[in-house]
Amino acid sequence: MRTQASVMHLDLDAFFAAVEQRDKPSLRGKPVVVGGVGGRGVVATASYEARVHGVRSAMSTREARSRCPHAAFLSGRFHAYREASHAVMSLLRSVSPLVEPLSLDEAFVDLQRAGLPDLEVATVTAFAEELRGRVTEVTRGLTASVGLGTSKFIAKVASDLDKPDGLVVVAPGTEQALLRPMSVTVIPGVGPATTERLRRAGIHTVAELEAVSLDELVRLVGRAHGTGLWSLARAQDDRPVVAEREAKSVSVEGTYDTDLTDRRLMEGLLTRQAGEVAARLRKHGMSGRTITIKVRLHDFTTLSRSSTLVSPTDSAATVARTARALLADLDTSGGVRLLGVGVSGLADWVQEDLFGETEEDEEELPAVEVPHHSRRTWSPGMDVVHAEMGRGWVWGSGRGVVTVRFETAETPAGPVRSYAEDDPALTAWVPPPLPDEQD
DNA sequence: TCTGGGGTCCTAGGACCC
DNA sequence: TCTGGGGTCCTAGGACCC
Repeated sequence: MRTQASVMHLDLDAFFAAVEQRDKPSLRGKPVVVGGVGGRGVVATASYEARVHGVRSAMSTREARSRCPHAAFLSGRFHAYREASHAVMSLLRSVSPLVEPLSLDEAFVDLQRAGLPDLEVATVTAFAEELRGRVTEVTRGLTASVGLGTSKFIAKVASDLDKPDGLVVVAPGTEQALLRPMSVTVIPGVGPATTERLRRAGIHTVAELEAVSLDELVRLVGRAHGTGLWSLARAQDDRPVVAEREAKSVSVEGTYDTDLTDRRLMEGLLTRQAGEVAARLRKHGMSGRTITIKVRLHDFTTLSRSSTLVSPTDSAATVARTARALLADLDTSGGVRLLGVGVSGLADWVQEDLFGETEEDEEELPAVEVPHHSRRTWSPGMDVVHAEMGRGWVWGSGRGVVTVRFETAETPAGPVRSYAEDDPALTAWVPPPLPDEQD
């Protein structure tokens, strides 16, 4: 355990909403809600003006609208958030090499590596106060709440104590006195399910948790969680600040405003998502062996199915084909509200394709040359179309020709037909935009 | 028409191997 | 014709975080 308050936690206040208010002066001082604006959207961030009306993160947008009808409801501009986040993280990294981002708006900073003359409370307090000012400068007006303590846990608790735009330093030695009267929910990892289990055992506060034996805690919540809780209840936390963490999975999912029932549509959407996952893998030079689909049914029950390949892939066609095969085993007759595709078991290399079956091969299906009429662009693996044989998806495009593969449950590798891209027999089915495309 | 999206970690059971 | 244990990998589900 550290004996000095050398761990800092920094949290940008109402981050998404604050960026919107910064960039659009007419929103300043007004309630702003950023999140999903569709029928099944939820609130990502509410400005403090909206919180006054009871709007909270993770609340359905529908409920937020009824609580605060006059708020501005925005779907979010993630490039602007990323830019502001990058400015803050760069600033933090200029101050200490040990910066651990938790999300776009939060990070831990290890002040043991910040080159301060000492780590006394007065010194780190003055340092953090100055840093908060610089965060506001580099973000052109955003504010941050900062906590300092002898561990990650204490620093995080501290940053929550004086929001927004606050600074709290928990003096070494005072941690347990601070925590004991607090609810067990201040402990990271204690969510609704654990809170309920503890409540049934008569445990509500950290002091009450501290009185429970390790064996009893393990019995209540399991081995890993129990031992973690036992330590945190005593303010024992020696988790280091870790700068670089390797990604372990990449995924894309979407919730649709109305439940899906058409399997061909679901396959088209999975294919499109697989394309996005593969593109992100390639962008980072990664590939993965395990492909997982996620399906949320109309009644919110959530299923997953996964399949592990013999070697890692970053191929859109391979991910898509595997995802569609996994969907085939599921009964979706009641309707599907969410579909997702993920790849895990990541490696930073790609297996040479030993069998010569590459994505390029699949995309270079025979196509008929016709005069070019550039009406729109068709994306292989992304666009779902209707044509005379029913619904299919675009397998290849170029030179004014669109190749469509018609697959059915009975014939997974169904017939392929080529059309001029402005052929009236061909009509696009355009899936709803994904959140990040709504910028 | 309650309940997002992108992640991490843990658990438990079965297969398989030594 | 009885009975192992440990380790690793894989799958499915769940809790949690921001």
